[in-house]
Amino acid sequence: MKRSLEHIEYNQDTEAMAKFAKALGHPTRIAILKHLENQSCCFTGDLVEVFPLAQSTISQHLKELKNAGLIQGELKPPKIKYCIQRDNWNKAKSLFLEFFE
Amino acid sequence: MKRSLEHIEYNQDTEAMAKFAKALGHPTRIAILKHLENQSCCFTGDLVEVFPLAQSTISQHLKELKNAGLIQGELKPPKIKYCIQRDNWNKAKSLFLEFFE
DNA sequence: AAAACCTATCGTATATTTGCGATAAGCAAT
DNA sequence: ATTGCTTATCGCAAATATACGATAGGTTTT
Repeated sequence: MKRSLEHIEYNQDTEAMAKFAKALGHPTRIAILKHLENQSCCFTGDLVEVFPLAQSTISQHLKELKNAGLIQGELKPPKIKYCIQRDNWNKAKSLFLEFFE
Repeated sequence: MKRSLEHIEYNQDTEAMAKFAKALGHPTRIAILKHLENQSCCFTGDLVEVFPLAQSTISQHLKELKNAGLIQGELKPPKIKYCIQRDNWNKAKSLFLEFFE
């Protein structure tokens, strides 16, 4: 990408919402989050069984959701338990609510 | 992208929401939509003056929003007036509402 | 210490996205 | 018909995203 202009400055809410939206912009990630909502939490392995995707692919999607702040991982040896990150979840929620009015 | 599996089948709502989210996944497009909400409608040229981006770039973002169904263009020669597509907007709204509960 | 299990990361291939300038396309007015 | 105005599209370049297999890293159990 050519970035002649040193990154446009947007409103902070705009940036935050775009970041959340981007993370939600893939059906697999939506599905993962819906799954997490139902189960409240789950392990990577559970998801690998639910979705016909390679373990590395699932892991990558989880990483993106984590980077966006929508989920968080908790070490439960020998597994890792992923849960919704409620603070950011609520933040995203209110951003979308406000956006759509 | 390698697609060994012939495209995973997701729930229709999941697919729809991911499509909307993807369109919202860029700050410029969020900003354009916010602008449209304020003004109710506007022309491509207006946006070119608001954002420090090339006209072709703006046009491309508008195209994506149109493809996602979030806006619609109406010919007002010699200009084109863009407005929010209310039906799909409301659909997106309810999808996100339901998603976040 | 070794084996087994679970998950993350690396390397690779391909597709998509983002952005620009240049050009084309459509319409109005001259 | 030509000009001018507005917007879309094309062609390019660079960055990101998506998916996989292979491998590494960390824990627990043997």
